[in-house]
Amino acid sequence: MQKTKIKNMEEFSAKSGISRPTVSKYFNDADSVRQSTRAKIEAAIEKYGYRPNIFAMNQNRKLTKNVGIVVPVLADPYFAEIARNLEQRCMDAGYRPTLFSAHGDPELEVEILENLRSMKPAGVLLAPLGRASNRDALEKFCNDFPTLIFDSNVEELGIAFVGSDNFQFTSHITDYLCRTGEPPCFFEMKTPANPNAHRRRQSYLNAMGEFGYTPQVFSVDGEGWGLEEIGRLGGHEALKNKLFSTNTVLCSNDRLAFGLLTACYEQGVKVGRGPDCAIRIAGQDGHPLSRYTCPPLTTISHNYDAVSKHAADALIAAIDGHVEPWKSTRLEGRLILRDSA
Amino acid sequence: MQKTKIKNMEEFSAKSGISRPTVSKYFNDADSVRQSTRAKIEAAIEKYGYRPNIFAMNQNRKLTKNVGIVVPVLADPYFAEIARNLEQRCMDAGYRPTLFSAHGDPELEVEILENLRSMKPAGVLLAPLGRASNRDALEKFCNDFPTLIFDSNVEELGIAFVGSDNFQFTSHITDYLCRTGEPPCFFEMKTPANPNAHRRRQSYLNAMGEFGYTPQVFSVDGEGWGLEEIGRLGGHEALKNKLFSTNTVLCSNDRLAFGLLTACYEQGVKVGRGPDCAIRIAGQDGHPLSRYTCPPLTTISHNYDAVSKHAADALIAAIDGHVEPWKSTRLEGRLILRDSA
DNA sequence: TACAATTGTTTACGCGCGTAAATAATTTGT
DNA sequence: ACAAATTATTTACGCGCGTAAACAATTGTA
Repeated sequence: MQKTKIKNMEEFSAKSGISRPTVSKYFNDADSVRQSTRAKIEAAIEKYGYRPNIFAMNQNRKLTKNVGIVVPVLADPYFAEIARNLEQRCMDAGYRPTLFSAHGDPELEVEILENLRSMKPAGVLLAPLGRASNRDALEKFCNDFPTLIFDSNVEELGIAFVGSDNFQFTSHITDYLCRTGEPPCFFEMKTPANPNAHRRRQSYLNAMGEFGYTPQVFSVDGEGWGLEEIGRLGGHEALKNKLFSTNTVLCSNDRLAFGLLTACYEQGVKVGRGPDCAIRIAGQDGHPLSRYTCPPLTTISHNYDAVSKHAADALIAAIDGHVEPWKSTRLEGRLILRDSA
Repeated sequence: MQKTKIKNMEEFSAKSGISRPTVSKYFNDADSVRQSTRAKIEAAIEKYGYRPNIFAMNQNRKLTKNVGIVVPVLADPYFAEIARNLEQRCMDAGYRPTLFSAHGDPELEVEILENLRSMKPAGVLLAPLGRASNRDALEKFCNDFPTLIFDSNVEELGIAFVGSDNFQFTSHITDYLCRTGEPPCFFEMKTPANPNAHRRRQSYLNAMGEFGYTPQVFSVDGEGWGLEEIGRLGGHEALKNKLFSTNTVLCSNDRLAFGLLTACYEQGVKVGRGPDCAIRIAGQDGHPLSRYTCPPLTTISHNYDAVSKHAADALIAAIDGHVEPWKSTRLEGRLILRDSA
């Protein structure tokens, strides 16, 4: 790479010996030019380190290579992990992903979508806030850009939905808990932000019904995304007043379980499946830190890899013009047995 | 807001009754036009919902309003939290922050900087990977764009450094531990990715020397950013072979402490400061989840708010042309006493 | 009222690239 | 070796906005 800086495509085309329109074509799709000219261009790129002005490109192309990735809360390692995965896949497919987090704020979610509009994205991977989302804003956005919804579904918005099979999650882990000890009660938020919680509760009720057990749902107060604290406070109340009807608690998600584990610790309640333990606790999600709680948390894990692969593939297919009717894909989770249950 | 869509500034200036150059001036700096014309423009914006094409703006302006925020690992809630904070402050100051994570990969870090170049950022807030960073690439980038380094310093690169005072962190918590029980040994990674770890070790050695105690540094193997697992494995080895010389362990950071806590649990070693406890464990960082370990982790917390405020303010000042000599600002942490030590 | 200072308008050009159309060169198949 | 098919070049215009210069209108002040 030489020091002579090339400032535009005109100059570059002169240096490379290829006409500017052809160079332009190359940068839009490297396979659209003959192999021999492609080689010349790439040699020149290597030599001069030229990269086209991205603003000029995006201004004039009807469609950019931008892809937006929007998650509700990036501080939640679950979303951080899936975002990382999606980001990688978009880059591998030749797109420019940009990551956004609504940080739990519905207004910020709307603002993010507004900003995304001005980026003329080729497509968007969107995990909505859920209950708090501005439905109208989401729908309008989905009508204007190819948008794949993941994690939590909002009716039939966008080109498709990809997420986990919450029914399978909960019925599977409920089944496990029933077979290995007392049937579980269900620990959840009264007003969860994420609509998956409702599916999980329903699935718990179904499963308990099938097995012929009486369900108990324990719904704790609290708003927002501070799930650990909500779980801890709710746990304290339940433990202090002995409100759990069984010695086994299935939490709606891992972060609530983290809080409940802390409450148990603070009340001196021993958690686990040993004979000296007073309570079994299980979570759901396969949170990156669930391995490191004390005791390590039994949970059912999202298939991060498969979810992100399906999501990215579906979006890219749609961008490439493969129109398909709206579809919901829900992937099964994998039970992870650890000491907590 | 009417349905008639305005497609460019020309049309908008006609509708608003203000000439295009003045409108352009307004969008560059709303205070640069007379109050009465500003009101007219803003009324028209409200009425027609017009927003200038961001690509055309960025192409022609020498400096954009883009600000890059780069962190080494977004999956670490510490960085997620500080990134959220920085993002908010940039938006409040009228900039367009874009978040990037190197995901622990030095090559990706370089690639992020390359992409940032093409965004012509007004400034960048960069938390480097540390030891693994490509120093040359960082330096070149810092020479081309106003870059503020945060979290971990790399010599005297960029316009300034803002981070935490690791010496104060470790000496403060070491002091606390010495005053309340046996003096601590120090639990760390042999080859830490983040250079702050070296400061913390040194500060531990200094503090122990001052107090007249014999230090013991326990350095565990492991590479990369899977700190919990590294801490857990190292913890198992130390506990199994009784390698800790005292009943008090100060960890180089909270995530290592998480792993060590898990190892203790798995070996049946009771952690805490009660009379029945075998070991005291403390961390450093004030990780968002440190409140929810079992037992809750005693730690010394970054002043997230102050660090992000200093960092954002310094960068924006530099963007506004307030040149100052390179400066390092290190903010003190706050001791958080919990049950683990 | 008059004059200077401020702010807005008109006109015109440039930024770097996408893209269309007509033409020329190269490759492919036979 | 020659026509057909493919690919590249030339030429030219447009995208939406920044910005400079000369000029006109509006303010503020004494």
